[in-house]
Amino acid sequence: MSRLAGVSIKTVSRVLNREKRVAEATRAKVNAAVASLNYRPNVAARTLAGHRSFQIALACDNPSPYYVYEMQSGIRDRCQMDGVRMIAQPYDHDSERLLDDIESLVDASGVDGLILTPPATDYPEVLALMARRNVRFVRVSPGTDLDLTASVFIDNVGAATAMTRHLLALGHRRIGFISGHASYATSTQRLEGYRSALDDADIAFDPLLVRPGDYDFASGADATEALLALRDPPSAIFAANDDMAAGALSVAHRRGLSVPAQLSIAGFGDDAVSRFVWPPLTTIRQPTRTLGYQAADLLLAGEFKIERREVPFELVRRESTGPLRSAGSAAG
Amino acid sequence: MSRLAGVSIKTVSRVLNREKRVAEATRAKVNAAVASLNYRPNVAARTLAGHRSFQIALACDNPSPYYVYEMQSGIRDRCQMDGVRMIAQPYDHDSERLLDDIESLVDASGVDGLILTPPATDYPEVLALMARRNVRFVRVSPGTDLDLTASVFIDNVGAATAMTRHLLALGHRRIGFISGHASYATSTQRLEGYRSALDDADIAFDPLLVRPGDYDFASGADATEALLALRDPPSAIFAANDDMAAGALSVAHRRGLSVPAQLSIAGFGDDAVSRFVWPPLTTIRQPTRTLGYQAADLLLAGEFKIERREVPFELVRRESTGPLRSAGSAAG
DNA sequence: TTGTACGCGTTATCAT
DNA sequence: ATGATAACGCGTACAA
Repeated sequence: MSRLAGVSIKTVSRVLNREKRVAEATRAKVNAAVASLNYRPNVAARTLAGHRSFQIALACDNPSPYYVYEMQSGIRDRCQMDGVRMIAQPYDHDSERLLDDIESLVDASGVDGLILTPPATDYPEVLALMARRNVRFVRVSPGTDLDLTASVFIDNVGAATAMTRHLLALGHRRIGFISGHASYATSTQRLEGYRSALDDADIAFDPLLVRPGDYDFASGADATEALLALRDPPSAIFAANDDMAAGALSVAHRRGLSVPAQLSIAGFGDDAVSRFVWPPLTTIRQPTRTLGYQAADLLLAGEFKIERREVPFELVRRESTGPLRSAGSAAG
Repeated sequence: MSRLAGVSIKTVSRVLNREKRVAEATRAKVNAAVASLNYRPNVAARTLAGHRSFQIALACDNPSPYYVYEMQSGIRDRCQMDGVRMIAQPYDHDSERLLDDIESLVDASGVDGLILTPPATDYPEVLALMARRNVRFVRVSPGTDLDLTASVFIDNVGAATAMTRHLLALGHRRIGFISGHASYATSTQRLEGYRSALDDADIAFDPLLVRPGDYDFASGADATEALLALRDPPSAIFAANDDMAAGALSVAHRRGLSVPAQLSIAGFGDDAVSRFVWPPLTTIRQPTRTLGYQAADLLLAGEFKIERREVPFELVRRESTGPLRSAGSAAG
């Protein structure tokens, strides 16, 4: 017991929990004792006795490592401020275990809060769970039941509309769209933005120009092959995320298409992938790290209320980047 | 208490902990009760009473999101088998907080084990901490004090030697090397392999051909600019990781150099980045996910002993991939 | 094979 | 402002 060091008994608890009613003198003594003994309160005991675990969980399943990395980084940044730990709880989007994992996170681990990313954010069973539980939940980019939990998001529809308008402004009339997996609301929203921009421009929607993907590189490549194989192929391709855009790009290269001279490619993501492929892609920059930070902040900051926080996106233009012509001439 | 459901008292504990001496009948009854009540033992209570927390931590700081993602995935796969959770504990490699974080992970959170990745694996203070603690530690790719803790690794020296030999066999005589940050033992080891192969081929080591990087895209690009600016530039560049190789590639593109016709680029990583840049790069495939899995396995499987596990690497050749010529001719 | 009593280290409640 | 005491929910040791 740190009582030996200090002079008071478990007033230590008050000090450590930064409670109001403590004399400045006692507080100092306790703090000194804590420092000298390198004392660290046991988390398990605090969890058992109190009602907080000093842990939050991130239930995340996304094919893009960058997304996961940035999301975790943002959450970490916020957690560090409160001395809270993050449990990383990956899940397979088709796994039966998800619900069980979440429940045991709440029941057994007693986490103070849970952050969910798509597609689980919109699973009916998960929504039902959240509805009957009295736990802090924050959903990132949810698609349905927006008032059920707190959430952070960007305007996916607006972002996709902006990008599509941008491509239209460049003169493109046939724009291919590679969607994400249908279970991701973000994918649906981005497709909606795409359609909306076409509508505004009075361009007929051609279902052939929309190909399903899986938010990963390979599916982006496959979808692009399909789009380029069309009788009347698109002059631009807008992928619902950067990994798929990178896949699209690889196909362009493989086929010897100059980008963007012969084929424009646009992406959507946190601008890591889009920046380091060649040529760097025009993309919608989604500040994933900020999404994570804000999600954690909703969980940790004071009173918890069901609040919706929108984070701004940015359209990053990179058309000016030279086409591969220079590379070609050098090679030829 | 689930006593109401079952008939016995806290023999439940025995059942849940899969102890030997329990009658098959009682076990069945208890299990039924557990299932019907959806009972989940409280982790905090178990941690407090017992001596396990059912949590392990991954202290990881790596500039490559793919590395982190794959590492976590491997650990997750193994943890899932034992119902153990993973705490993701990122750190800044220059942070004073690291030691404090690790200690509180052990003292306060009472994790059952800790997995460390470079560069923290070789920090003297961290090593000292591990030496005086009686906790399960596993280091991934450590560089020093190999007998201090259990570890998993690939033969970095051998891998770099193999790649360098490969480049030599292709006819290259001036091979640039982009190292990682000096605090990463893996970087030093890979450089050593590079030098070793040169020695074997009786090629004088030219310090100008070695440029420091930071294991990230930007530093790879910078180092490449420097290498190409040399009076006698290299015909091939071997980067100590794939992110830097991608950076090198971007410079080649920007300068209109055909890859690999005019400049060969080789990488080192888990083959995600190297596969989706253009052209896909020859690389040393390090099975990062396997490293994570094995690290977790060392922690969780039975008796813990200080064991060293080596995982095989693979040299993935991709020179046959066409140069950019086709793209160029199409563009021109 | 199963049940009982105690303790893990902290917070919460109530006195003081 | 501070101290005593009872939980918190489970393992462990020992008894039955």
